[in-house]
Amino acid sequence: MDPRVREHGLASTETEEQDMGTRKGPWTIEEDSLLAHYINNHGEGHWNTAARCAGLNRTGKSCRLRWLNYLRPNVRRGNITLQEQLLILQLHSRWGNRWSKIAQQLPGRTDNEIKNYWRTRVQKQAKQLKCEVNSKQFRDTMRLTYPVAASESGSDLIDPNILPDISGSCTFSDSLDAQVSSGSDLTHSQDPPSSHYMQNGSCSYPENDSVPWGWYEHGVDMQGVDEGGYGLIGGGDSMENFWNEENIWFLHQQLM
DNA sequence: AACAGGCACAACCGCAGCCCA
DNA sequence: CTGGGCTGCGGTTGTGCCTGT
Repeated sequence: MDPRVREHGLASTETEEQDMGTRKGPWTIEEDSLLAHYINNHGEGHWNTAARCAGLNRTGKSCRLRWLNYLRPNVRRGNITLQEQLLILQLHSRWGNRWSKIAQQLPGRTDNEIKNYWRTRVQKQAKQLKCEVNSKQFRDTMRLTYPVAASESGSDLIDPNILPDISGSCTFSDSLDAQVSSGSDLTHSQDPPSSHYMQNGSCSYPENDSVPWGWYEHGVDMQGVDEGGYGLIGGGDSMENFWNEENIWFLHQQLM
């Protein structure tokens, strides 16, 4: 038996909880607190044990997901930056739906978030382009887009060995740069946590502004990028700005 | 103001691989 | 070797919010 189980024993109410069935659905403050406290004391892993010993009537899988996607320190939430968007496109073109692998290249981002982003934004734009995400047309569009990121966003963040081949040169970055709307400073902003209980201000979970993540570590001046008109891409309309109709039309022309 | 539709995101489900007794 | 438990991953679903009518 895991010594931690012995150490903590079972929650006094476990039998009752088991009778009631495992809890599902949104997490409460109390549950988050219990899980965070347990992991802070015992470390990650042993999720089933954690669920039991923390007094949570949840499955280990549920605990793991909650920790990795929400409670874990340094999790960045909301406002995927343009650089991140382009990196995701790059990595997806190489690895496909290997979300966890892609997430490893985006410090603080979770596979779940990237997966959701891809499904809600990228696939939507592929639809607007009237092509499949995996089609040659869409991939070509992405290839045309990549040099912008490589030249503008500090490509040293990305291991060259993992990048897809970028065939030929592309000179439309200026045009694209000009078309992408400038504006919102999202680089440093964070959406407030969306869970209902987080909105009452009573929770002290990481707000993540202190995340020492890669863009800064690599000396990329994200603020400057924004101010330079690169644009992002705020809140829900981030991709709408980047992938606005003009851009889509423009990319279409590049492919014709 | 009420309703409907779309969107974004959190969370669950099923499966595969790994580990260990 | 093998069977069971655990973990991680990708796909899918449920739900709340937002926007347009």
